[in-house]
Amino acid sequence: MPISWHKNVMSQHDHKIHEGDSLTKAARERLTEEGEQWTEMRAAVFDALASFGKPASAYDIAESVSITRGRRVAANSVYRILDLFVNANLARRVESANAYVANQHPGCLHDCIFLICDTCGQAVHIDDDRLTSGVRQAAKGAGFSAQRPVIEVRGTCGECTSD
Amino acid sequence: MPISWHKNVMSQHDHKIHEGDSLTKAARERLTEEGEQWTEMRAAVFDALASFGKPASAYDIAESVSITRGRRVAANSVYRILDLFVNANLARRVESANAYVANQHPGCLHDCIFLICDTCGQAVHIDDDRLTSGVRQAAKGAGFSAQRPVIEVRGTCGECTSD
DNA sequence: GGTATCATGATATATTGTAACTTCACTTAG
DNA sequence: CTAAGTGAAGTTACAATATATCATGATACC
Repeated sequence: MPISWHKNVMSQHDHKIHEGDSLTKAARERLTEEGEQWTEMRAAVFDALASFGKPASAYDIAESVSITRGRRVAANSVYRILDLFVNANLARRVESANAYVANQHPGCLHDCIFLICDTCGQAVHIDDDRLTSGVRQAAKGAGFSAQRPVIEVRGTCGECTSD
Repeated sequence: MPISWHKNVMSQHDHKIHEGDSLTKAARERLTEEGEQWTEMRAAVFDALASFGKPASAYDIAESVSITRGRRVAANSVYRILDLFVNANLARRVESANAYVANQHPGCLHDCIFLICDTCGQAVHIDDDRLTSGVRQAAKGAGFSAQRPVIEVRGTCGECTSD
């Protein structure tokens, strides 16, 4: 069961980063804790999402799942499941890309920061509680009660810069 | 000519905040500096955007302009103009709302932070160079060259909270 | 005035997202 | 065991957002 450890920028805490089966297992546990079922369909969607490697649109997922399951799956169903995942913290929506990524540590709740490469489409997820809490505070200072900070940086990743 | 002054959070510099005719004038100047024309159509789109009062979709603008100009304006024309505006820093795109807002100080280039109320749809724009540069630095630390930070906070504004 | 260039119009189509209702599988009370 | 209830997924339809292409009109510049 592959588990690696990831020390975040501020070292405020460490995370289990799950991969492959371990991630799927963590996701299933998380979802069932919420009182939701872990159906074959949901497993397939999560699998497609987790193995996609970069932010995937609902339609990307629908296509992928259609293939692996051998029959047509409507985008509509995928949306329902993705919404469920986002609410249960199994997945995140990348607003600036109209796409979704699997959350690699479904157990812990975070404001997160995405770096999205406009060249290769890859997204990396970083945690920096100092920054995110700064944003929340700034919002509060403006009389705003922050529910969901969206922090995404469009740019070019190291790989694509060096090419 | 109504001009007010806005001291930002970090007091790193002040902005002219333009309104009404003054804003339109500033926008026109900015666009012509870029070597672009200030046409009636563009003026009408800018006007609609600036007077909308909250983030407006391209289709909202198209409808509004259709009315004021007395004839059907297609969304695609509006998209073209909005793209132009965004590139020239006359407008900003609110990613998490698929919508646009007029930039109240077209003269100066900023990473900006939007607070979007999920209840009333209002968006307020704050500048906090400490935060935005923090985000850029974090991206840089991950080998990323940041082109365009997107920082948006979904939540509830003071008005809607007190109701 | 003629022509090159840019702005807009018109039309079509792609992509993303919701809604309403139906069907299916499973559970549980009777 | 059967019928009613429940939640998941399917089906269909459509709304909202976004882009592409080619035609037409306006403007600028010679």
